Amino acid sequence: MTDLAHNPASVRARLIDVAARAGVSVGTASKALSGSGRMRDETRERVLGAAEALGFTPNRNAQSLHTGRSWTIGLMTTDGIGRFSTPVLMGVEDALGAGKISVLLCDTRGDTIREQHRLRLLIERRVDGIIVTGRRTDPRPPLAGVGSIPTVYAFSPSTDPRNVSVRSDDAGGATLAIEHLLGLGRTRIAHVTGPTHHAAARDRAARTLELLGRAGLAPAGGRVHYGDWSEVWGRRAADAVIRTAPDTDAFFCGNDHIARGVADALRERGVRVPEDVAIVGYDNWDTMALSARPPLTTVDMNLGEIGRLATLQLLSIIDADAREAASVTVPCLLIVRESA
Amino acid sequence: MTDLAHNPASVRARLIDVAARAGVSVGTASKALSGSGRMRDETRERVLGAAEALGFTPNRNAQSLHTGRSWTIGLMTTDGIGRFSTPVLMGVEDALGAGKISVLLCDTRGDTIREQHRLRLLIERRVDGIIVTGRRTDPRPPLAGVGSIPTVYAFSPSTDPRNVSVRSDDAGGATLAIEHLLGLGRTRIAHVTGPTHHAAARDRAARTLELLGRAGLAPAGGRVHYGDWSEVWGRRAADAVIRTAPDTDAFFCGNDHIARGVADALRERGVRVPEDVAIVGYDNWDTMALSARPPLTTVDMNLGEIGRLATLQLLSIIDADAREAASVTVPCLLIVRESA
DNA sequence: CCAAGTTGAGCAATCGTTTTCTCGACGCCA
DNA sequence: TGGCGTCGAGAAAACGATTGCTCAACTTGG
Repeated sequence: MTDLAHNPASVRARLIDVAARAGVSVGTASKALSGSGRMRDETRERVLGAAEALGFTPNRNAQSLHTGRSWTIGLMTTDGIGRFSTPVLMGVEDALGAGKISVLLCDTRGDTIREQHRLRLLIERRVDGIIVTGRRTDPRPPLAGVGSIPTVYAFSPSTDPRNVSVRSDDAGGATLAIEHLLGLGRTRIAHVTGPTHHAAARDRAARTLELLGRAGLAPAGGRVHYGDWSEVWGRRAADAVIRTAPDTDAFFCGNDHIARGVADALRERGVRVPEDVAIVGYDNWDTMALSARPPLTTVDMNLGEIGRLATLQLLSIIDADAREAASVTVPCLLIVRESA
Repeated sequence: MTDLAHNPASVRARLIDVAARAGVSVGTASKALSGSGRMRDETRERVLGAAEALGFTPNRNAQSLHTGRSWTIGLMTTDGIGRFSTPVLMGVEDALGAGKISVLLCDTRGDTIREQHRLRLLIERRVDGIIVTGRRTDPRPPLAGVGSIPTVYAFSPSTDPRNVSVRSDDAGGATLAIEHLLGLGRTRIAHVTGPTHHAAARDRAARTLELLGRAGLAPAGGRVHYGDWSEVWGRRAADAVIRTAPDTDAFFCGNDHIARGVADALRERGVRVPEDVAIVGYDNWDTMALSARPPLTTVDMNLGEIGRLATLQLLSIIDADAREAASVTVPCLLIVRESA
């Protein structure tokens, strides 16, 4: 208290101060600032001037208390802020743009206890809505206890179909990759990807096999090569495939790590990319895709768009203008560089 | 309103409801829940029970309005959520732990207009404090218009020495690297790093030269090799250095990208790492450091600790228990793997 | 010139908690 | 038995804004 007196900014001007300076009542001041209510232009300008002069910033807490809207949304990320949640988060920020809505960040570290705790905090703050995201495309159980708070799942969809989820189109991504390779005239295509217990790996593999089958082809090496998402696996798998199926002319990889490993292994064996063998990666993760030799042609999941769309859906649910609020799938983009 | 009646959770129980159910006054209910005030145990338990039964969650907006504390801090990141701000952010979350403080995220995209807009939002929400971070160690001008809101700069320090900044110890990081290499008996050490207009590059280079000089040595190649932070540069620089100074026996690289490029170039020339030439990277960025061949010995800036410390400093300033609030420098860690 | 509108601005209730008083009841000791 | 201290609980005033209502002062029209 004592300190505040010395410190002009911490004893922020209140509406009542603005009103006093403008010589009007609080009510009038409020109406002048919000643009509602009728009054003489001269009066309105007097209030605006006073607010300006005092550096008035409305107290959103007070406002929220009265209006019931907090102009805040919660963003729950289930396991850290990582390679996937970051672009989603940026998309969210983008969609919120220059508006008055802010984002409360909650990182649960994949811990359910923590998730519940954070959720409670969000509820106490009376957030207008919640966006849930994670680093896997595998569906996750819905957030327990959100009650009637509008919630949208981004990237990591909810297992409950009644929830609104914004997904990445894994099948579509595989389609882009395979059709690109087929279009290049490649017919002996290997698919090297992550572990089977990842939906992303399974979904992309399924579509890959489907498309190859439809074209009368079988995958190089006779099957999908499941492993982990690492470069090491990419190198190992490439060696194995080339050994067992030397006529392989393309690799579709489950992510850019793997693709880079494949590229390295091929180069070291003297195989030319893309002349002899083409490579398509997945994720379009700059760090990997651009410094690979050659730079990778890869599938971009358009994560920013996922975040953006999730936000728009959420906003429309909040405004009860829920006509548009339904689960959607965001198409991928094929980024063509030098490897295919 | 009409809708709320159907929807139990959206018409959240208020303190007055709890009080009614427990047969006490609001004041008493408040005291019971907060643990303050004296009352019979029986009364307190009755209130607690009622709160439990109604699923009462206090409205923090109302609370904040009255107490003046919002239990919220703002996190301004100046250019996207990236490789550096993410770990810092996680450190912040860590320090906040299971407490009642939440983080409002503001990404300014390096745009001053946007920064001002976000800052205004934070002020309107009456945040208790602000943490500013960015992706460069170069000092940045202080956040304009924070007034008396406690502010701490993390990783990207403020140009104003009166502000509290938590920095990474670039000189210390270089010291760890060089002393490690010297300890390994290496004497012809090259330093390949980023552009001169990055303070990080300059600071580490300066210390490197200083330590080498003190040991009576000159850098391999006769000078510091400034370039960019990329693998491509690492490869090019390694080639050039080996050509002009074939007796080079170690590389200290400005980041792990460069180090990885160096490792690749050396391997392809048949130079053995670490037997013939040792490599130390910087950043300990898993993706790069672990999949390099061999895995990189590298300097870890301990970014999480920077975030954690910044948060603790901020909290102590907020509590006006500012005895500890002063700029600090967080030491780096040397992570020894196989490359040196 | 008077009644009926219109306009501009103030009053006061309200949002959900916290916190300071106030006050009755009870126990204890002289 | 009377006075005093303690204890437990309620009443009510904040906190800072919004908004429906009231009402005085003008306009306007008959």
